[in-house]
Amino acid sequence: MISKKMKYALKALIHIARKENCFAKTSEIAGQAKIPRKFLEQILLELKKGHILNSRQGNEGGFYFVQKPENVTLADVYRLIDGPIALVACASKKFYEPCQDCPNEAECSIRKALISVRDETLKVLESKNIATLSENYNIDLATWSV
Amino acid sequence: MISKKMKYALKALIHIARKENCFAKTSEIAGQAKIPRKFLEQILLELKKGHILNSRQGNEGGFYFVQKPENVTLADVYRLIDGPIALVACASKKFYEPCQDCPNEAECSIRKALISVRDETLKVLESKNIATLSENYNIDLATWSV
DNA sequence: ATTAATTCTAGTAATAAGATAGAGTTGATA
DNA sequence: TATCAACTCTATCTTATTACTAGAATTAAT
Repeated sequence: MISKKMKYALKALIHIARKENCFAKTSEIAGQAKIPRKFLEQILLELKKGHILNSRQGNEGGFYFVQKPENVTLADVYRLIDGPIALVACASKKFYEPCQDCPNEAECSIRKALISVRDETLKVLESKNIATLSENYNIDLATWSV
Repeated sequence: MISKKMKYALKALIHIARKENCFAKTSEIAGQAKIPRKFLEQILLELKKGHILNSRQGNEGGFYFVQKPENVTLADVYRLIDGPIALVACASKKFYEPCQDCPNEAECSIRKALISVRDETLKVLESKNIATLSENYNIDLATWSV
């Protein structure tokens, strides 16, 4: 299950993607998408540190996409906000960690199964990006809640 | 990511599946699979309430499969121990809940994407059962850790 | 200078995960 | 029938994570 933070991140990204060529202010996003303002600030900073957004400080500043929205996939956002996509660390591509004391990882049938799960999940998450989500999205951000 | 409880449940089920025709005692499983004993008791009770295991009380009692291990899939155990397989409740088959205030669930592109994720995940999780896991599993339960 | 935005760090509250405790019930067996 | 060793049930505790809040510092347009 995705976290609320992930939900807020998606709502914010869709909001910013729709603005095009101007800076999106935290307070504006928070108001329209009904996200606690200070919490949203942290999330936007994370998206900036994750090289999805950039920002301009000062009066009339705000957030904007560094990458094109069509290049930001659901998988990218998921990994940044909620972490590993795989169900176990030893089946993860980006957050791999070996199991403690596992004598034979290559033969572990559970790991194999969960690598399949990860691959199928990735196929879907990588095929969806913020641009397609915000275009197909005829739902008012304010009332949408995952 | 699966919980430790889920990992313990799988280890315990594999242990019991390998015993065949005799009762598996909690203390025996806990010792061999290195699971905290009292925590394991709760887990085995949950597996019993979930109609995967049954038990016999009293001296020489223990746990055994109600269903054949080949009929108990990873999806069954996951749902019982860790809950919904879908990433959002509105995309769940068994734990469905509508989003609050969602004006048009049928058209939500995020929901559609996450239903695809769920379906692909389910395909894999439903194709693996405790019998195949314990057979293919040439790993000592004591040293295996997810 | 003023104003309004982001930045940074710390802290708090609520919830869930992980584990423990102990009294009660059951049933084989000696 | 007494005993023992198993499961049963409920309560509690600890730790980690999630969700959120606070406030001072920095930045840059006007």
